[in-house]
Amino acid sequence: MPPRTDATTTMTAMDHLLDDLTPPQKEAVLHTEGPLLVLAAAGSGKTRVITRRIAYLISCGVPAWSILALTFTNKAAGEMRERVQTMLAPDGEETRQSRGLTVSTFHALGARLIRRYGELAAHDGVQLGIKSDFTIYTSPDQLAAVKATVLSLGLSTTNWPPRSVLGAISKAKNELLDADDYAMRAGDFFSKNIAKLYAGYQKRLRAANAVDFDDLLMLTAKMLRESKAVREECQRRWQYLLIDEYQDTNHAQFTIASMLAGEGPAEGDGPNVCVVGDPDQAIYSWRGADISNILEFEERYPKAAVITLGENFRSTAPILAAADALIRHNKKRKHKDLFTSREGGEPITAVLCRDERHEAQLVADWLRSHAEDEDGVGYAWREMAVFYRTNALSRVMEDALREAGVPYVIARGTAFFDREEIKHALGYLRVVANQADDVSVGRIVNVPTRGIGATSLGRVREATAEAGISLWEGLQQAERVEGLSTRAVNAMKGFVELIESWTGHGSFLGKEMAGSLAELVERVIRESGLEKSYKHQAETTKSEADAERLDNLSELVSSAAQFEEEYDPASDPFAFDLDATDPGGTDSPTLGTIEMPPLLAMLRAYLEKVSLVADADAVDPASGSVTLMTLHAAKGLEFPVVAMIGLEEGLLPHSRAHASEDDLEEERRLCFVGITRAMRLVQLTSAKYRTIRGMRDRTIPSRFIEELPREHTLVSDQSDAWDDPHDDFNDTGGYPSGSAGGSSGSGPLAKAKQELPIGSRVRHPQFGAGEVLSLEGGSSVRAKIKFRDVGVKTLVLEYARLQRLS
DNA sequence: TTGCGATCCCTTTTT
DNA sequence: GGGATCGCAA
Repeated sequence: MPPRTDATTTMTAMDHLLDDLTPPQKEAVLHTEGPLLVLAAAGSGKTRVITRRIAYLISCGVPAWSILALTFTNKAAGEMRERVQTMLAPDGEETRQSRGLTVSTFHALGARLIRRYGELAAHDGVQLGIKSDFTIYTSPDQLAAVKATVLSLGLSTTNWPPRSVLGAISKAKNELLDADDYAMRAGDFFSKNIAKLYAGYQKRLRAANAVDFDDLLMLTAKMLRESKAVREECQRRWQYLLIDEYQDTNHAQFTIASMLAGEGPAEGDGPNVCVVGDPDQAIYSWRGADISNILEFEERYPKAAVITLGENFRSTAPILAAADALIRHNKKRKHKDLFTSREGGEPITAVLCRDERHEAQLVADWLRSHAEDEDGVGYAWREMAVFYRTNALSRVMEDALREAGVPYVIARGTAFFDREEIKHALGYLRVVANQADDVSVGRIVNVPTRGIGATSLGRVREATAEAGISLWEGLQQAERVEGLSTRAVNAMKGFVELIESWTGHGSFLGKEMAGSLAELVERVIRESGLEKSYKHQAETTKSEADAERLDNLSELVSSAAQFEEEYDPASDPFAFDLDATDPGGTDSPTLGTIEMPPLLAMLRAYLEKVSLVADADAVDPASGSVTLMTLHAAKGLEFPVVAMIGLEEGLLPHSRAHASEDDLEEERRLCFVGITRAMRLVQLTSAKYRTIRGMRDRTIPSRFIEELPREHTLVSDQSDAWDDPHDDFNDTGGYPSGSAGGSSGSGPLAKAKQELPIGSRVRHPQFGAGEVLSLEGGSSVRAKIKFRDVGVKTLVLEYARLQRLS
């Protein structure tokens, strides 16, 4: 029963919200009650519909705090909140209407719900095993914890690589299988061991009062599913649920969404849950995303309305036609018409380059040629983007852009926090916030070196493992650990004292204590000795990289200062008392009862924010630079000018995704996502030779290039127009031209198959003996050959001077 | 205990 | 190409 305001009084505001929408968009905004599935094609104004819908609900009198919108990145969440605010109060002076509106990622929401309701769940008999002041372990921490678990179980990290172990655990968590569930299902040797590792890893996390990314979802789902009190509390608060990028939700997220939505009023069509997505843009199956969530939405809510947004407002007709032709190659797909009423536009260009350096230079030139001139003709740098499948491809591109004087930024939100000096500084801060955090204690206890070496620390580790206490507690009682030198014990005591000088022995009170977060960060950097040691290093090496470390540390202080400035405990939606969900009390929500020293609360909020940053969060449209990012990070964005590099077999589609047809279709969707980000211009490039991890290899152009319609794609081969002195390979060959496929019974391919059948042994003048793995057609026949000494190479038969041995 | 150099291995995408 | 690890010298 949403409270409705008198229609006449808000008519103008509502008109304003609706008047520039297309009929289906309007329908999606107006369908506020009951379940709704919006199938939104790329560029169909999805974000606009979501923000309008929220604004519309609020203007109808629905209290903002009863609306929950879930997005994929923090960036998207922030932008959405901002847009709703501007829409409701264009002059920006009145933001009260949108107070309490929750726009968040699933992970951030999970963190908040667990902190807030963990205790309530416990009263309800649901134990999560962590305290509300838990630490969030990010990837490096997870790996460290897994590694320690592998070793503590007497297994080797060669047979049980932490990455794969973590991958298996993560997969289980996304399917909501806890360690016990997993163990019960484990039949074979491998999964039985994983089950043990899973259990050990969880034990380690809980002992450190830590959760990992997947726990944020799994524990939230568990809490909502098993605790009636928590579930009802949340359902009571959030009457309207919106989920963006629904095609990329995994089982855990699906469960959270279902639990939050509930069943809705008995007499209605179902809960007020609106999901928005596009199966053609599902690119996260490897993270457990389940495309069936979107396909089965109608099954779950039989009375759900379905609205398709097909009209594209973003791209030119040729770009759209090319993207459409590409995605039509996917067989497991519900076709959706993509159309635009726009006319004109440049075709897509596809260029074959010599190698990755040529490619990078060509892209840099292309971007420059479209850059704004003095007369304002052309595009601003910030309107351009370069996409790639793997992060490793960015380096060469960066070099070329730097050389060409093109300003650029890389969308790697985590990059800053991955730096050694930042990890160390944050490690200290995390220990200040949570001394049980063994991974962080282990990371910083001897950084900078203070005489607590691996041997001594190992002794303490053993002793604490036996006693079942944290590493921190072990250091506190170092004198009781056997086999430690007095020197080591003193060093440990000194370390403990250092940390406690910042925490005020846990009280966060007293004269000596830092008053502000920035001050605390600064003190930690200085008093830990980090600053001094990096300064010393910079002075001795005189290298730019070391000077940069110092800059980064001061940037961390600035970031803390900025966070502090923006931090407002009252704006935290979870600080609102949920009893205020009485519609009459919307204007005066009371503060909740989270009690802790303000500085500690702020520190924890800061650390949480820092842990949950995503790469895509680093995209700053205000910067005057070209943006470089992975195709995954590009989801949801748009740019007038888009370059995509590395359109090669093995890269896009990626070689790790060659296993199944499903994987291949996901790669195709990834390519589709890239192309559909573009508004005006698209250039695709591939390199004939590419050096990957130091090995220079002949490549094959991506099949996706061939799948693009020729009437909208200009293909050119410029691989010979590049003279690179470092290049000692010299064969030619280009994109397959003429009739595509080449699978007919005659022609060069058939001839080659006769002369050099698969499996035959050959000798190459340079690479030695090898075996033919496969043959591929085109204007020039290529053979994939596995050489005994140099591995698998793809060679153009015509030039390879192969000698048949068998 | 620390620091350096050789060697080995790996590499998709991310909250 | 580069990060992690290991062995060895100081």
